[in-house]
Amino acid sequence: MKLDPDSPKDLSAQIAAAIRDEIVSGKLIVDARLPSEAELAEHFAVSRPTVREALKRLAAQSLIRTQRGATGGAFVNRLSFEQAYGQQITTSTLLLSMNAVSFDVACEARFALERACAPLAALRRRPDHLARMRLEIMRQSNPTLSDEDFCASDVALHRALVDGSGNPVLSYHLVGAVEAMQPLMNMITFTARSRGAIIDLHSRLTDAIEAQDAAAADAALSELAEYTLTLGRDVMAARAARAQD
Amino acid sequence: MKLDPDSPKDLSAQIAAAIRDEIVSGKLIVDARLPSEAELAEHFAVSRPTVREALKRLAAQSLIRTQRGATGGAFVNRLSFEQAYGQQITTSTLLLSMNAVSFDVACEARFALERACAPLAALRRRPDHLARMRLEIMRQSNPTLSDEDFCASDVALHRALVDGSGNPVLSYHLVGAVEAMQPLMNMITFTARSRGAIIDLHSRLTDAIEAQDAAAADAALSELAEYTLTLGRDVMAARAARAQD
DNA sequence: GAAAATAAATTGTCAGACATTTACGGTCCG
DNA sequence: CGGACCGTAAATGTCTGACAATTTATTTTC
Repeated sequence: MKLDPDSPKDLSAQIAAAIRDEIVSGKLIVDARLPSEAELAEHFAVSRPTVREALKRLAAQSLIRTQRGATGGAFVNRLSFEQAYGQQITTSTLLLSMNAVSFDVACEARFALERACAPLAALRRRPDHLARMRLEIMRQSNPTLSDEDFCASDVALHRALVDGSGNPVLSYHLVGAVEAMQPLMNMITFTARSRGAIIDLHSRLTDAIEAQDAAAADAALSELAEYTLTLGRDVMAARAARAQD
Repeated sequence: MKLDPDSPKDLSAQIAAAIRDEIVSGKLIVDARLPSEAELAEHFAVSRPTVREALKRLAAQSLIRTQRGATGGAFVNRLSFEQAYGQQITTSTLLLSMNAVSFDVACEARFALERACAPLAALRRRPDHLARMRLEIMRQSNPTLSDEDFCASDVALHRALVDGSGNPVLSYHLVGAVEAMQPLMNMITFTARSRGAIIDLHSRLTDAIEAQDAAAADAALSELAEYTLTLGRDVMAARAARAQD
């Protein structure tokens, strides 16, 4: 655990990197207690505020948690799936919104990934996954639902599908792809006709998953991808036409 | 931008959350300059070190970058694909290593995702992707290669495949799945026979991608998944037997 | 007019102090 | 003997004030 005094980076960034390496390499195991801030400050020959900035960096990535009090301190945090989901969603959403990712590209990625987990979901789905999917379809059938709520329900249905794969690692990778689409989807105005088409495909998808028919589920997802792409292109075309004026 | 004085969370965490919301919601756009630390401290009615801790949290997530000097300050950062890749890999790796994820589950997730992008790679692969894959196969054929280097080359080949899909969003989601497997794969001792089998499958995969034959690529990946799973199970069984003694 | 010196603004770092939270241990009372 | 209460210690959370380093803009000087 050494620092490079000639490095262009901040001291707090260097300290954070040094501690992060210890964690990633396994030298600091889960629930291990780090030295106190005062001890770290002495070890790295910096002031306590500098150490604190470093620790805050690690805390932001959920690598450590801090606890006050006599037996308190900074502890290596077990990265829970829930925390990882949250970070994944934030990063994915920002990546899409900040890099002018086209609707087509994002949509393609999302459905490609989703089709990857459909066969597993068909195999392993439990009654509660089916119930969640049916519930969202019921919600979507309510014509007074706003476009935003329709999108949110759409995302919820697809998350249920993903969870149905029974593989938490797969779920982790997919929540980002599914959730990050929501801002893009929110730009679409869903007409009664398009809502009907989507609900119909959602029903076919859910039926296929219930029947454990992977091929039918894949077909439904494929059509859904196609249809979503069409809707997105229409919106983009309309927007481009308006910009022309 | 208000703070809740009764919140159990730290002030710096609250401030970081408030600013993060402004960024995610789009109120603060890319390259926008945040108020200076002194101004933020006054606005939130806290001290400068507290503001700094909040800013370091955001910097750790690549949401902002800071610059010293007269026209310096904190700026909203455009989250590049490269940065997102890095965060994705770190989070995925930690998630697997800290949660006792079984080799089976991780392997299943990885190959399910990879098979999702194989058809796209078959469609869009460019000569440089094929060259990268062939190069790694050549490396793997060197019998003096250590197991670690063999694994690293394996990962590199699969990353080339993923990049071949021509969809950066898909690549982003997949790098985590592929790279996070490396520590698990490193536990496997590759015999000459298993290396031969893997190289053979890699060759078949690359040939299929070159021939733009999605079905053949899928078949090769499927066999590779099966074989990798077998290798992993053997290692786990041997380890369990040793633990018995 | 161009180069150099200066000023100003901003982040980076430090030192020291006090507040707050929490666990431990000892004391007092029943 | 036991339990409730209180004080103490250790640790993080926060504040104040200051100085250093860096970068830009401005002014001065030749």
